Order: sequence, then structure tokens, then C-alpha cells
Amino acid sequence: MEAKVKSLDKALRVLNCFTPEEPELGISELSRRLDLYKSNVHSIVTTMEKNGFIEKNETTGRYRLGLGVMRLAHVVTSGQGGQRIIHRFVRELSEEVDEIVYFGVRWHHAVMYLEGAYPDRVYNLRWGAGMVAPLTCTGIGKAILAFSEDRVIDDVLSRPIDRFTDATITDPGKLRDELQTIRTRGYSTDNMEHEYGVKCVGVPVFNRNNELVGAFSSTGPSLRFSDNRIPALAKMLKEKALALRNSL
Amino acid sequence: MEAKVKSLDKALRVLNCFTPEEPELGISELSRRLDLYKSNVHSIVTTMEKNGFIEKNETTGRYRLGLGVMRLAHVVTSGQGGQRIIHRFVRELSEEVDEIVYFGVRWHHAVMYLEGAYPDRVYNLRWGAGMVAPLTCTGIGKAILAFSEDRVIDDVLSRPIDRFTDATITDPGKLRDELQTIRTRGYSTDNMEHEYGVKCVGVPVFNRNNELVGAFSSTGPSLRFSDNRIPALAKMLKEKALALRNSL
DNA sequence: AATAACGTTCTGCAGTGTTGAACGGTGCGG
DNA sequence: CCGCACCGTTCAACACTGCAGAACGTTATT
Repeated sequence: MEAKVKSLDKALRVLNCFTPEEPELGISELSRRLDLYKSNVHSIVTTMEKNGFIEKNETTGRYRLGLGVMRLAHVVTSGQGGQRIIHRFVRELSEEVDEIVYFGVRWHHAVMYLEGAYPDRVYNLRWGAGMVAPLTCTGIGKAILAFSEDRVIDDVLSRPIDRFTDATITDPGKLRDELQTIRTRGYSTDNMEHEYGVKCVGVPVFNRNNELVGAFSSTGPSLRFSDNRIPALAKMLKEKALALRNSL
Repeated sequence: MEAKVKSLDKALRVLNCFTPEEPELGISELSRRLDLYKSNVHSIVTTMEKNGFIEKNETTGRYRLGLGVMRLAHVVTSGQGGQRIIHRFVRELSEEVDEIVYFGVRWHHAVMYLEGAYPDRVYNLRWGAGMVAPLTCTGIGKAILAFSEDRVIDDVLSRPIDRFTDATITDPGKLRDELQTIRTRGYSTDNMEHEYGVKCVGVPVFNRNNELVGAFSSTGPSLRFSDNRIPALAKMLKEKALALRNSL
């Protein structure tokens, strides 16, 4: 697909430069990264600023995303009718398993987390709707990928697979086998493949037409996610996914 | 302020057409609303779609905001360092008062809710970060407005004040008195001024430099928010605001 | 003091966003 | 069952505007 309005395309690429790791960028930095002239980026940024999508940090002189983005995000979350139901299910599930629970969907070649809940004892959780993670090395991602259409799986496996820990499965063949295991078993696991010391369990969520809509996952320290507890967790997640299916 | 890049400005105005009430719009509808040609809007929308900020609903043929917006929202929320602390405070506060609690900031002439927490018994809550409400008739809004700079107050009071219920204060003079009461008393109330049957209490949140950063509010059915309970609620909110001040 | 990098401003030209009409498809009412 | 109205979509030619590139004043670093 080709961009119809090229100046707009550039502007949207500017927005996409901002990440949780680099939430604040300067004009020159953006111009280097996107291979655009400084004056060009400056025009774009000031126009965004006028509309509330970018804010200027007056002390550093650099720019960050503005609250206008949050208003749009609220439109997205409130617009999805099932969102509130899913929120409730995630919260209930978190209390039942007494661990962090997420709901996420596939977004291009990644998982996007849309809902999350966690017990009170989890104190310093870095989480928020819109968070993005790989499909290939997270419990939630693998649960989604395993039940996605073949062309999606082929597409994801044909690209280089990022390594995060030495447990990350980076071989496409092995990952394909893993996905088969997940399909037959009905749930996925993440044995510290994304982050050291963190394990996950994931199950797919379908709607009444048996279409994949997303996945639940539960995650926590490897100490609590012992091999013999995981099937029990998976069972609880699966039951909730089934209940949600009937409520969607 | 004038838009440097006019085509971008149009595109951003397209995005701002989407609201929680109308999350899905057609090309013709947008073109009428913004007084632009259909083909023009179409070019803009397809370019947005390519970048993930707009999605097409294939069944209706209309368009809605895309998940790319959520990714940006996560950058905003994770970027604000204090956000996680505030989240924790709101959650604690919600347990202490056993009611819905919000944290919000001023955004132009409105409040934007950034954090919210609520007890389990609250079932069907319509809430999400990025939600926007008036400054003039909500507990959280009036708590912010009362402690804002004079030019902000004058600006808000000089505009027509929307009416939502027959308790809404729409007279600028009366509202100015109300703000003075809030300042001396240290907390604001919303006595069904925004929604029938719903009451609120709000308190401002300052940082160590005594600059206003936002406000807490607690809200719920008027039955539970009796006149003699409100001071107690306000006291709890104020204590939390003071604690937050020292943690920011 | 000198350098380098920053954000910002300006102008003329080339490239592109916009116009306006026409297309096929869909759904409604006569 | 037909015709109308509206939808989203496409296209070509032109007028306009977005952008390259240099120059500006500031700030931070050496």
C-alpha cells in the first residue's frame, strides 16, 4: 500500500518515533531518524502541537506526545463494546488465580495488551493499555499466534525472531513445533523466554463463531509458576475464556 | 496560532471528529462535518489507515480509530514518571473510601481523567483513561479550576457554561463564588450537577513547589454521598493528596 | 573564547495535495 | 421491480503549498 498524502505519512511516522523507551525527542533527532529536513520536521511538530498531539517540554526544548492522544485512546476503548465485559473478566480472573492477568489481541506482528489486572501485593507493575510485545516469546503472544491463520504464522516465522533471553526460541522450525504443542494442549507457556525470572501461561479467546479474538495470560515470578502449578492455572484461564466466549 | 502544514492540520481535525458517542464515521459524514471534499477526506483516511491510526469496519464500510492510537497512549502513560505512583495512590484511596476514585488533570477547558479505581461492587462503570468532562460541573473539575491561575478561571467563566441537569451552575458569578468557597474549604462537591443521582467530592493535588498538578475525586450514587459523609470523604482525599505531594 | 549543536525562521521553486466530476455498488422507497 | 439517492472510491489537471537549504539567535560544551 502506498501513502496517498505524503506529508501526512511523514507526520504519522514522526508520531511513531515516540516509544516508551524514548518518550521525548528533539527536532534534530527526529530529522536524522526519519531522514527529513529539520525545517520539515519542525513544521510537522508545531502543527501537531497546535492540535494537542504533541507537547513541548519547555525545560529541555524537546517534544513528547500530548494528551490529545489520550482522548483518542478513550474513544478506542469505550467504542469497543466488549471492552467493559473483558475488563470485568480480567479482573475476576486475576482474583481467582491471584496473579497478574492480561487480555491482548494481535496487532500486525505483535501482541497489544488491552486489559490488565493484578493482585494488591504486586506493587511496581509496569503496565498500561496499548503496551506491545512480541508474538513469539510471550505466553499471550504464542497463545494468539498458535491459533491464528496459517498465513499469519508463516509471515511471522519468515521474519527474523528477536532474542531476549537464552530461553527464547529463535528457530522457526522449533517455534512451529511449539505452536503445534500449544494447539493440542490448548494453552501456551513462556518459560522465561522474554524476561529472566518471569513465566507466563496463555490461552486463546474465541467468539461464538469460533473466530480468534485475543488471549488471556497470567504472568509472574518463576518461583510461583512451578511446572505443576501451570496446568491448574491454564485450566482456570481456559474456563474463563469459555465463559467470555458466551458473553461476547 | 496557525497551522504550518495545512494538509496535516486537516488530517488531525479528522481524527478529532471521532468521539466516544460517535466512534465510527463515514467518508461523506466527515467531509460534511469538516467542509472538505470527499476525495480529500478519503486520501487522508487511507493514509491514516496505512499507519494503523484508523481502521475500516468492513461490514459497515465506515471508519473508526485504530490500535495505533493505543500504542501512542501507552507511550504517554508510561512516559509520565509519576503515573505509576499516582495509580497506586488512586487504588489505595479507592479501597480506603470504598468508592470510585479518579485522578485527573486540566486539559484546555476540560478535565481529563488519567487514573481510576473502584471497589468490586461497582459493576458497570463506564471509565477509561483519556475520558474528558467539563471543568464547571464535576467535583474533579471544580477542584482543579478553583486552584488554577486567574487567567484560566476568567477564560472558562467567559465562555457559555453547558447545562447538564437543573442543578448545574451556569451563572458565571455564582460559579465564581462557588470556586471561592472551594478554595477556603479545601474541597469541591458536585451535587448532581453533571448527572442525576451522582455526587462527587474533589480535592486538588499539588507538587512540592505548590504547583497544581491535578485533582482526586470520589464519586458515587447520591444515596451513599450524604451531606454528613462528604466532609469525611474530603478529609481522606486531602490526606492522600498531601501524601502524594511528598512522593512526586 | 570558540566551537558545535540545538530549535527556529525565511523564501522560491518543484512537487503534490486538492478540486470536481465520474464510477460502480448498495439500500431505500415508490 | 425499478429508480433514486447516497455511499465509498478513482482519476487527471491545476493551483497551491509543503519543503529544501541557508541563515538566525541560544545554549551547552570544550
